Amino acid sequence: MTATIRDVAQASGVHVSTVSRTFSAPHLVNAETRTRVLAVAENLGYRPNRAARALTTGRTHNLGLIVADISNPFFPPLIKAAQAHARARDYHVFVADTDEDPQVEEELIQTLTKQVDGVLLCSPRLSNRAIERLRADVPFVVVNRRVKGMPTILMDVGQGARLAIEHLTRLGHRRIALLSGPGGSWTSGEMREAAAAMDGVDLVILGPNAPTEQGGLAVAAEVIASGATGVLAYNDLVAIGLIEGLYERGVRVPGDVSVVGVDDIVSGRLNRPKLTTVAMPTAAAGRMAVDLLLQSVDDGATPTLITLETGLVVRESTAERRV
Amino acid sequence: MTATIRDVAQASGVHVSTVSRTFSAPHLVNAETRTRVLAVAENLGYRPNRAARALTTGRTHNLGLIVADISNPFFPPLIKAAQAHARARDYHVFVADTDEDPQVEEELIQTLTKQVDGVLLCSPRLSNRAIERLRADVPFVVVNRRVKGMPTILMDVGQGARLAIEHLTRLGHRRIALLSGPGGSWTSGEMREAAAAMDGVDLVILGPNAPTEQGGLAVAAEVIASGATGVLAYNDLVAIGLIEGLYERGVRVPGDVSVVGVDDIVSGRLNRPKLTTVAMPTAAAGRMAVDLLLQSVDDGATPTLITLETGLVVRESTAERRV
DNA sequence: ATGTTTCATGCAACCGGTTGCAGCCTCTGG
DNA sequence: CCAGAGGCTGCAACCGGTTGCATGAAACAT
Repeated sequence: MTATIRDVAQASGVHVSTVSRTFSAPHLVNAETRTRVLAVAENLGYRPNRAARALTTGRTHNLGLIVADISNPFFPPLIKAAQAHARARDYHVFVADTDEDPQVEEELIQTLTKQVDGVLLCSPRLSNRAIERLRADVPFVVVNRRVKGMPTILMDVGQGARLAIEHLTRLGHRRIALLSGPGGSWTSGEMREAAAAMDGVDLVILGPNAPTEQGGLAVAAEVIASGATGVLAYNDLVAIGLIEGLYERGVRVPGDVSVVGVDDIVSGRLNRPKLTTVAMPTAAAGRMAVDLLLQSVDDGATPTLITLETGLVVRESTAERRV
Repeated sequence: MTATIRDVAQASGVHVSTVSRTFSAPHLVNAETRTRVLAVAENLGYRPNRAARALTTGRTHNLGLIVADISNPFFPPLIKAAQAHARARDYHVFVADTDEDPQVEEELIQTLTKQVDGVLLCSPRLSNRAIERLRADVPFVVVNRRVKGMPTILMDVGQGARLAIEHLTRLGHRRIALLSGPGGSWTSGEMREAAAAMDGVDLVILGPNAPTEQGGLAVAAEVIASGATGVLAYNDLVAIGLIEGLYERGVRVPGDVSVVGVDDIVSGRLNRPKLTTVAMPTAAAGRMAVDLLLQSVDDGATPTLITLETGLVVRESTAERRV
């Protein structure tokens, strides 16, 4: 079939180990020999078989990336960045979608362990206990979830929430609704905590809500009833759904009510009004997660915690409170 | 580290080959022995190493999925479906993004070949010649591009374009603008061809345009100048950008101009007005592509061509021509 | 001239499985 | 009672690389 290391060895009149070293430890082989071997290899179209190499080195040069839902617009930028960054370090990445199912997630990790050097868990649905158990099999990095003693990348939504609420109060809004997310969501808890700690805000918490457009649509009536003039939604999808729901009920955004989302997904930029939102550093998170993972693969588990700043992107869905 | 086949063999008092057969050819081993071995394996937490297995069987049970841009909302549903379908068949999938760069695409395929049983090429930027050359190394399935003699999944955008234009003419529009895509795009060509073949249409072709919101924004003035009252855009992003551009110039959609997109991305559903669009069967394409690939891996290259129907989703961006 | 490094290469075992072949045992039929 | 068949298991080679160790030659120091 395709050329192997022995073919190259035979064709260039050296032992296989020399060919091997030509690729994996070039400084150990004479310059002349090396160029000859390389020429022959090139000629034969030889490429080292990474899977075979993994067998002895213990390094597959593959990473696993597990997300809850590839279709959720929050993830693609992260996947893209992680994948590109990994490739630059000569790693390939398996991407898998768990359909939000912890069972699937666990099985996936188990079958993946032998094929990867590490796994990136993004917004995992797995229990902390399960994660603790699996970490014996393969190094992890967890994104957007706090698991103690484990390398973690967090996006500081608490800070983002503060930014958003400051922005709203600066525009004159005092009664502010926080649309929380699904029950167990870590980000939702962070947002609530940050919001509750702020002075001069008349906070009303509505939810839990489904983290989707539907969730936003469904809560519109409640928002109106609450008398809030400023809203911070769990994410952009909820914000967009809410705006739609308010619109249907004759409430204008940002004329009557100001709405801030979270995530900065593409749809928010395309929507009308363009969404003011807390931008999550998803691409940066993807890159850092890869770095952290590779580092923890090399040096053993380093329970580093990296927190990334979020930023507020002011667009058109927020305005001064009407007097 | 983790248990190997030899650990299991030793612990259960049989030869490694028996353990091997317990997993890969259970009917060859005595029922009693089998249950014992399985129990020991379970107990030791043994899982076969797929990479090692691949070495002798020649089957990695991995697939490669290469797309131009993960962030393009057209792809995630396809990736998600392909990945889920592959997993159901006990295959894992590498996902890689080429950043629209043919060079990257080629290198990617080359390093991937040894690690996968086949590669899914979605909207490849590679030249036909390059694809022909690489097919010797690994089986391919190509999605949304015509490469002769190669297994292919096509989404019938020509038919979709016809549907869209019929819809527009039925609404009374006669002068219709087609916003074409990037120069070399196969889909763009199909759309143009289909549109040109239709009777009773006063067709004006504008473009090429960048396949993005910007592309749509930039062509808005031209659309107005053309006098068209119906528009078929290269894709949803272009359609959304166009609507924005028209809006800025005081032209209302669908009041003054009707706009149809292509792809049915999520943003189109969230946008206002909700986009009328040609729905691409991306998830189905992902699944079929995997099936076709696995089949061509098993039976050798079968140059099948599968064409999937598209459908028109009528929402709010199209209306009767104003008299 | 001799002893010591240094450099380059070969040898062979090993990574974790798979598989063709052979041998043993038991069962069956004549 | 024996030959043949079939079922199960062990042996050992092999997949495509890597790597510690040994060897030999050349370069250097004394």
